Amino acid sequence: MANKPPFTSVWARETPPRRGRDQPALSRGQIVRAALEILDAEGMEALSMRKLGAKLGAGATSLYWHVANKDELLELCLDEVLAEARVPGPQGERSWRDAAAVFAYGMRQTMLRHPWVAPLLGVLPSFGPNALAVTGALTVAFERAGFTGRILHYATGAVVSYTLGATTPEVSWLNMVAGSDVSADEWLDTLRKQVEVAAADYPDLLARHRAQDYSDMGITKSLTFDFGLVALLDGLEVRLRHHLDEAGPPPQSAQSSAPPSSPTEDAAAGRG
Amino acid sequence: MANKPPFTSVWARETPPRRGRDQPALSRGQIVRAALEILDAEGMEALSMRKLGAKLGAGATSLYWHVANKDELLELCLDEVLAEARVPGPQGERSWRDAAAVFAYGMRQTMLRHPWVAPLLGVLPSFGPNALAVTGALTVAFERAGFTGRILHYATGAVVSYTLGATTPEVSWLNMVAGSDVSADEWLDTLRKQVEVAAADYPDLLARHRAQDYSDMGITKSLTFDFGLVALLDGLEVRLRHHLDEAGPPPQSAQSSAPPSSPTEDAAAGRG
DNA sequence: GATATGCATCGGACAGTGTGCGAGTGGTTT
DNA sequence: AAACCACTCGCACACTGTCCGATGCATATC
Repeated sequence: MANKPPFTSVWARETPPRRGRDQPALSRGQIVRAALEILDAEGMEALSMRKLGAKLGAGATSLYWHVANKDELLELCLDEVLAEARVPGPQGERSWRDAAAVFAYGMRQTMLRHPWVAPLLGVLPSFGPNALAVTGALTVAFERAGFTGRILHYATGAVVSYTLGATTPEVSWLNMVAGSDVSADEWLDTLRKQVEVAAADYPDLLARHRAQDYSDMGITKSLTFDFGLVALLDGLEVRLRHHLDEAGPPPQSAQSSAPPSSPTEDAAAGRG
Repeated sequence: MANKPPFTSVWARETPPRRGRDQPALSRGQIVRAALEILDAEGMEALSMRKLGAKLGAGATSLYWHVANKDELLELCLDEVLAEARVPGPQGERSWRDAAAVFAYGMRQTMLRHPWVAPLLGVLPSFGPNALAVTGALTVAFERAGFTGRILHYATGAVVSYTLGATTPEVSWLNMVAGSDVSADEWLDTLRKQVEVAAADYPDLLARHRAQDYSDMGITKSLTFDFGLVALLDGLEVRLRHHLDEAGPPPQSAQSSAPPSSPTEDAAAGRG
């Protein structure tokens, strides 16, 4: 309390507008909203607590009153953005295939619109209300169609997995393009050259790579996504019928002679 | 603000010729190997350049002579660990379904054994020699089976997407358990309670959640993975037959009335 | 009115991080 | 001998997430 360095008058210091008691300057929702703005505008690595605090006209550490840590904040942001993927209307009448398509395309759209969610989805735990609602809608539709018990979760899980796995790399690609300041075409060019070098030892790979049509990446990606989704749904439909008939042995496993180990053996991997 | 112009992947640069004395103290391979040890033993966030340098008895910044930056190092590590997923034997005789299973289970095993790769796969560009070899084997088998042109890439892409999307959350789960110091069961308990709270407003969700059997997570996950994979392969098989017959219109899209937008519209999402 | 209690905010500090820069080292070539 | 080179390293910079203790302010209590 010795000396407040240079003299600053009390009056010179503008006092921040303190609001009433029941309405503190910062709120969790406000913080999340501001964080979303930064994330959408500048991407994941642009979000720092200090920056977020500054955007809200608050100190960086003030945020920690409303949010435990940065990870928790990201969890909140993730679920918040998942609200977009929710479908409001009556979904009871939809076929399970339509429901799956709604889910898959909705998720994909959301991820494309908010590229920063891709690395988070599947890595952060997703138990927020919106996440539950989205997957819940899918599950309800599948259940109504006749999927029950384990099969129900298997089937929905497969759709979720495919959607995630198909969209994540796509989004990463867009992220890179957006992150640099060169056009997508230039990017593609350098990419082709890179593969050319990397695949120099695999002539057949190289040939296929050269033959591939890399133009119109966006459309290609969309078609790829749709193709895989329909294929998966077709496969699920077969299984649904088998399941409804309640007869016949469960269809054989995917492993015949292939895998290096049993599918049930590796439950306990991890690090020491 | 990471990558300005065209983020050249490691694989694009050919290694400069060595001119000096036979072996310098540090080598790229040695660095990658040491990094892998840290990653496998302590996970992703335990890897810092200083720590890695110390492990090699070298200064932190010495590494930057052999490796452009940390991202490039991770790219190298990723591809290095993908060598495990390569199948050495003759793969020409395998059916395409077997090849797909080999790929999917091999990938899954690798990811489970090295949990840190999960967040990287699909986010980092994968053009390393091992990545190319692994997906190449899959592509070759599919091509031999009759998949050609676009369909070939669609089909392999679907398998890759599913494998990635299904395994990533599973690995994340294991990561969390391993990262904390509570047992998997305790974790599961607190998780259930969280869902209980989060899903309080959705009685049917809650009921399903209560009914679900969460024990033996590892086995459940394995069965889920297998189920989805087989379903997807079944769907692909249908498409392969259609494609071989060369007749009939391409099967209809997954979208009937559902999706919020056309599948080809959203190619240019991103940030400004 | 004076005082105590609580929520909310803030500045400073700590232990890290990745990495640019310039100096230094020892062997190879001219 | 001098120049060159591949290579290593210490320092420093800007920046990160987050803990801690001090401060203000609004209300409940005396």
